[in-house]
Amino acid sequence: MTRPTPVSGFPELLPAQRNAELAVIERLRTTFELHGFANIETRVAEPLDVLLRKGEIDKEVYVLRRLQSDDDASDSGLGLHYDLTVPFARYVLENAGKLEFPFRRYQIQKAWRGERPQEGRFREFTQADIDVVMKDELPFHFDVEVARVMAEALSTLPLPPLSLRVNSRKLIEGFYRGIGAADPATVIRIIDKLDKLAADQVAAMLVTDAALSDEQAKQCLALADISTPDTSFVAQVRALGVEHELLDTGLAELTAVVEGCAPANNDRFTVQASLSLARGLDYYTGTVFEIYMQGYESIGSVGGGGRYDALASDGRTTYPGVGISFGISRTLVPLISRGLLTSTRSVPSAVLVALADEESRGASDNVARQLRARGIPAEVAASAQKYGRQIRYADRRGIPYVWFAGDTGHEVKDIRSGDQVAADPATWTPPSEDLRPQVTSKEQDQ
RNA sequence: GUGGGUGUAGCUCAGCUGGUAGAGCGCUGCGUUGUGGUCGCAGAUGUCGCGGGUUCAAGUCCCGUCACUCACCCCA
Repeated sequence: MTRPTPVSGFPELLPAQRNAELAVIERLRTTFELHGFANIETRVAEPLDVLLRKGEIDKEVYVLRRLQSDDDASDSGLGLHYDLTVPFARYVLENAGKLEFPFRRYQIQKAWRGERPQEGRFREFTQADIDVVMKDELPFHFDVEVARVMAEALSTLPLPPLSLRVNSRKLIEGFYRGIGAADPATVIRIIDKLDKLAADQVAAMLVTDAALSDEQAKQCLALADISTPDTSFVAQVRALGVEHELLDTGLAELTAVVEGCAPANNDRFTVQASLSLARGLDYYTGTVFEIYMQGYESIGSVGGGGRYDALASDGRTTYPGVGISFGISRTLVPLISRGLLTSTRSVPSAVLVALADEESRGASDNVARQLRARGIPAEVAASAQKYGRQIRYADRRGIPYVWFAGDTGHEVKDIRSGDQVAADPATWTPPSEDLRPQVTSKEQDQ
């Protein structure tokens, strides 16, 4: 059989790289759980009518079909989910009677989209979602909470600096109403194109498509120009002299979110009030989020979300929600493929117990057993090759220590420094940073 | 879906107007006789993506096809 080739859009990692991904997932999980978010996993397949709701037909859904199906034209009516929000909404409705509200959950799973792959854009990818969902009415402070939890989680990741950009649809809609725009939704849709089109093109569209005057269009662009890492955006908006009740609400809410995230600001994470942020999806009703990675703006946002006052509805009860999703594959794979993110070893083993000869395998197994009993990952050499070979075996896998159980006693060698010292398998412990593989993150070359 | 680019050793790639397939890294062995890495020496490895055509002769030219990749679109 000829060597298989990769399938475009279905990234696979080598063990050391996968270890880095797992470390990122672990940090996200830890933070989410510290804040009391419960984990769930939803099935990968959903009925097509669930997936295609809201006219999201352009999502390129992968459909399930049995190979041995009698009628080769028929599918199962099931498709793979293309995000975690739609399955979550369905899950909430299905289990509404068994869930406690407000329901705070996180979900880290794969999703599939049949689109043409590109850098940071895959057909199979992992994302991490947190959402809070409530019955009937969801208090605003959950917007702040969700932002703060994600901000804290992102600020711990060993990645290039991430920024959480935040805006409020209430703020911009109130502003547009305040200047007399008849159709704020259209203005939002056009403003959202600012990152792709030049400002004067957007201004022209505002005049032709949203029926604004040149002066009104200029005001909209002035608003979109405001972007601050703190709450100083309030004064800048006020300086534009527009008055509207909804604008006041939006300003207050956005202030609360930015202040709520401020404690998480560090050299790897910043929150940013970005008044150009709109998000094209029309079901967002208040706070909106997008996440960007510094130096990787070309791959677009690496996460996003917001508030939707009707996440789910069974006709009788409406379930509003607010959430953010972080694209793990989108963020990590570009770094990994550039060699900027991996980990210190390809195996968990911290110690390779050398093997003097086959007769002493029992003795070496015994050393490994004692180490493992104390939580130190250890493996025994596969064969009794020359010690040089056994050390090389460890070196190539990044295993930092080789243990020798000789006639004269036990010795352990740190193969990075070459230091070899007498040691007792019942008590010897490596430094904590050597216990597990460590993520190694390099800066991108300029 | 539309348009461009690229397929040669495990990896990164060179190979001119057609003439017996190369480099670096990696790999294997030896020096070093049971303590690796450095260094030195020696060695192995290819259906030149696949199919067809032109030609005395094709990695090279032509046609087709597949895969990968980039951009548009959209988004995590």
